[in-house]
Amino acid sequence: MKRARKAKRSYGSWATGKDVAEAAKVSLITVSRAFSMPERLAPETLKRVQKVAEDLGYIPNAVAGELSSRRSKVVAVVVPTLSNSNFARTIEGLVARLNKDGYELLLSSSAFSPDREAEIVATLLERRPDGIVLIGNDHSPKLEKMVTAIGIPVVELWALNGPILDMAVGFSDFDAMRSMTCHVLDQGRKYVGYVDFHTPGIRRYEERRNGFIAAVQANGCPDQLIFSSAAQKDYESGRLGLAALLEREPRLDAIIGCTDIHAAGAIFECARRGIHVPSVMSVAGFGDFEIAASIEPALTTIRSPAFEMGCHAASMLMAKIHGEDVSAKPKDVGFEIVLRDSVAPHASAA
Amino acid sequence: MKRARKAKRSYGSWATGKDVAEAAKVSLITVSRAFSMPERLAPETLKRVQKVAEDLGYIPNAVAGELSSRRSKVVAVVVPTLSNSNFARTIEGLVARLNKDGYELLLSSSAFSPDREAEIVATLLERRPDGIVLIGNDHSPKLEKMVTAIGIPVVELWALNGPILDMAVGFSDFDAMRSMTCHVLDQGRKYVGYVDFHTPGIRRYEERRNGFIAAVQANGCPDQLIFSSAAQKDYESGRLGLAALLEREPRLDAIIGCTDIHAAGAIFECARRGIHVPSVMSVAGFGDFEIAASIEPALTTIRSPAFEMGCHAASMLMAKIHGEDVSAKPKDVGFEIVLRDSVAPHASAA
DNA sequence: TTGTAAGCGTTATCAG
DNA sequence: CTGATAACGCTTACAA
Repeated sequence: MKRARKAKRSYGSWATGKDVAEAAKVSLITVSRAFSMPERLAPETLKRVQKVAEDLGYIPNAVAGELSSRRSKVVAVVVPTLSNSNFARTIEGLVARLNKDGYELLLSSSAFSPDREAEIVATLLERRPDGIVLIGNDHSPKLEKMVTAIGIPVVELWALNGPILDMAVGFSDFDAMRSMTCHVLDQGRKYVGYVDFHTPGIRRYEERRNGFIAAVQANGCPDQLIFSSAAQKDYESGRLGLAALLEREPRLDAIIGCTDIHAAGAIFECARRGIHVPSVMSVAGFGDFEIAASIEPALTTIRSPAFEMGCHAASMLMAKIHGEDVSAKPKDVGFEIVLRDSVAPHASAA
Repeated sequence: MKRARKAKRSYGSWATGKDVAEAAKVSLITVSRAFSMPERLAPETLKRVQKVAEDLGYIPNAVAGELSSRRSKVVAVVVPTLSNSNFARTIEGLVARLNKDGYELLLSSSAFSPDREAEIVATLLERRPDGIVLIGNDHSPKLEKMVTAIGIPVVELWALNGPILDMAVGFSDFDAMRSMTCHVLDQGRKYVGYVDFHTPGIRRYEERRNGFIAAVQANGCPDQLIFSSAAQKDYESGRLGLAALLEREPRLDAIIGCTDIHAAGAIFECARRGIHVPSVMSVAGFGDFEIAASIEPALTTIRSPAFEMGCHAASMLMAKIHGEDVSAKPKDVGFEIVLRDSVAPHASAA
């Protein structure tokens, strides 16, 4: 068990392909092939190289490989935040699918700032990723110019409507929220409030709000019962929303959150005030976060396949990277209304 | 605005430093310096190079830079899951601090499997990260051998007790849970249950459980009221825990979750059963997740500085990478009991 | 302040 | 099936 290592100025000491080649009495390229196309080596040669590599603790240097082959097997991902279990699930889907093909994930978060997002992408591009994954389609012009000029494959997630840079996977936030609102109205609710997202101007949240507005307008209900707070804490936002809307319209009999977290906050506030959910106040959410199934009462919400979205995105990237034709049409993964206990007819109507 | 680009077989078309050098009538190394040590160029030269680089849309190739300099400015991170807001926060702390120094983050998740973790690290090492961040200190021997052989800086997070590979940041889960349990007992609770984590054998959860046991034993209370379910859904686990423990010990008057999510699940189940919290049943959590402050009643819990842990980890890595001496002693970031409404004396005692 | 030359550790290409 | 050689695009080391 000899160790042939070089001491360099950097941390660590790595055996190189050359070290392995010498010890195994083959050429450098044979070592390379032992790792990239083992089936094309004579079984004995392969075995010998593998043995030597193992003994030397050889770990191929992918950096050199990238430079030489111009394929990095890395995908860059920028999310607005990691503290959103939907994005977290989506990233796990991405990782799972990408790892299967030997791809890795370079991650950063933008705190919902398009400018920061563009900066981050610019930096990540220095590492020559084979593809890029972004959330939503609210990007700075700088970013759009950059990625289109370079022609790198890009997938936008949670973004079906609006302009697409390259590829997209998502569902219609508008349709989903309109459906949900209609469901609430169908239960006989008349004064339906809406708790909006804290950061204005994000298309998918505007879609949701517009879906809500479209539904209440079509039913001749008031369309002004919309609350939004600058508080970044979503539960808190839900609590405040319920309080504020109730003050504005005492007859409020339902409230819809732009996410489950906002809805859960509203339920908590109802519990504190002794307002019964769902008979007096119906509450609906969006996202089917883990809490939705467990909160008391269980939350009626919209489910969208977050994990699968990540998988899809990865597949589309893989396809495009491998030169396949990928449909320019955004992939609609759909949504589903999950009926639970937080939305119901009025107690009197029951 | 000329564009000197090369069309290669790969996606995209990138200008190289050589392109810039020629267009700016300087040598290649001057272009390199314009980006790495701009202050050491004549202002005019610098300006000229920058202008040309801008015009050509030049984005330096960090891959080539890494190979040449043997510094990747990349840190590899492996987490058990991203769907834990504490880890998510920690990663955000990491990203924030690392980005400040121009470092990027290569991320993967292990699904709580030490073997998978080792595999992932092996793969990530091919990209020659300058450092590694792991969660906890439950690793496979293979992983330990690998990183110690290579001598790469490693930080373990959420891990204060137990063997340390290199550096560690955390707090004492044992002390924290013992303190919390004592607090509950101090309120006059006698039959205190505990909802354990779904994956057995993870040291920090064992520490927590042992802290709980130590406290109840010291108080002469039953130490067998521990529930654990294989359900990966933590809220659900909390619900089931309350139900099961109540069946086992009808006098159960308090329940502690190994995380806030488990505790919240227990609160939801109490709500469903009409058991008043906190007067009849006191509930405590661990982690101060976002829900803790908002749930009704607000949850008494342990707060640990998750974001700061990420920052600390990054700082330690930076220090070690830059050759500074880093204390071998794990960094204790401490914890704090957050008193809210879910723990109180019995109604009769109040 | 700027430049020249020599790698870094792989893979692509072309030969045998 | 195996090999020699030339990139890949940058940085280090040493000169001028």
